[in-house]
Amino acid sequence: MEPTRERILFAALKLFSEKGYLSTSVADILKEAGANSGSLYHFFPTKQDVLLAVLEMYRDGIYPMLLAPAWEGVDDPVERVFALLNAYRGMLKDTACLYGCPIGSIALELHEPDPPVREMLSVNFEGWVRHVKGCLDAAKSQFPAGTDTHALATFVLTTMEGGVMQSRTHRTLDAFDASVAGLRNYVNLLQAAAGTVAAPAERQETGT
Amino acid sequence: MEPTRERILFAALKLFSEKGYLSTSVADILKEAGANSGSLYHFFPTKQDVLLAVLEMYRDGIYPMLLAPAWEGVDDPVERVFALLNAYRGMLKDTACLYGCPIGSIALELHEPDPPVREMLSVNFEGWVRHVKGCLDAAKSQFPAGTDTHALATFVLTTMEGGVMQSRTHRTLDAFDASVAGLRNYVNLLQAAAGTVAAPAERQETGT
DNA sequence: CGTGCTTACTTGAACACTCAATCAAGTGAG
DNA sequence: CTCACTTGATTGAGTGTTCAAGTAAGCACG
Repeated sequence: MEPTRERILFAALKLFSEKGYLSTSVADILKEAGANSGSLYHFFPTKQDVLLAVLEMYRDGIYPMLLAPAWEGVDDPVERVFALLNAYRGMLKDTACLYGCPIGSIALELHEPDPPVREMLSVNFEGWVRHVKGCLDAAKSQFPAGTDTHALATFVLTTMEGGVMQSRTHRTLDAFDASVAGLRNYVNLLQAAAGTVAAPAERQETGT
Repeated sequence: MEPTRERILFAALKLFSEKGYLSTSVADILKEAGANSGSLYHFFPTKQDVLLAVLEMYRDGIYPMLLAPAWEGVDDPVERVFALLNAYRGMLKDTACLYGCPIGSIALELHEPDPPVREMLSVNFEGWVRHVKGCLDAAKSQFPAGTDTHALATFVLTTMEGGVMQSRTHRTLDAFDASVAGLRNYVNLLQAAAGTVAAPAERQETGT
């Protein structure tokens, strides 16, 4: 049996992604972990600190737990981006569109400006974007010169999160698939434009 | 002084979008509305029914409260799409990236399959997409023949929701702007391809 | 006009319950 | 003897919801 601290952490990891942070009570975590409240509060000052520790696990686990399996046997950097998106599709599919991206769920669940938690969510998003940007940079020659790969990687995360949100709401993969198809088509057009045109419109000011 | 039922509804509308549904207690609503619990439960059987009524307000208010002001003085259908996105940008900016799209927040907040609520969220998303699709259909000649405008409208919503999520998390408009810039560039490329190519890749199967 | 009755709504205390968090007492290895 | 860790009952604030009692407007009947 694993040590108590880890049992609590994995229990929280599971429950937070299944029921969200607010809807998961400390008692739920204790039951799932087979621990007592005193033990939890021995390791973590508050429930929020459990969440922070879970978010650290996500931050550290993004490569070994998510990217490595998704990228197995996929070498082309652009295909890796879509393999990653496909991994999320698999999660949606396997859970009947119930669970998508836990980070995104928690991000929209917290409305109070909760500095440390928001910071960890930010770090998680940044890590995800950085890895995708890595793929895009590896394929930079396929895109028009001057393409902002960080902005494009951000757009990839946007596509994933926005698609997951709608698919979870409609309980259908349609919205997710339509979003990824849109992104794919965009990438195709960028690649097609790579040789012919100089650079696409960069960051565009959209308003006052 | 407005009738009690409306005061409760507007109070809930405000608090749900500020603090979310779960974090708003019935007592909060009553205080904000200046009403007593008995009055609330006279009009609404449960707290969830208050949420349903609020979501109906959103569904009915999308044109008069959101689209009409955003589209004032904007005639070009494609520009209307980006004017709508710009309206969300304004909301983010005015609230220091605290509040974005209330529907999206509530959608990710509720993890239990809560059929009536999820249905209303679905309806809200569908209404939004339908209006955007209306714009895209009006500009259909600018896009490659056979373009799936519903899928593209879904992708627009994806861009908005995904961008809002990240901007709220990072407390910066950067991610939202990068996402909208990506979408804009995609639309530009579609328009450029309209005359030359037949049709872009349609809905693309991404899974197993 | 006035009296009795119905109905719509308000009042706010009370209810049963859950919540995160605490703490005194205990365990067992080094 | 120490100290990291466990136990689980307990705390008290907060939760959604209920309810008996009360208010006031409207209507019918004489």
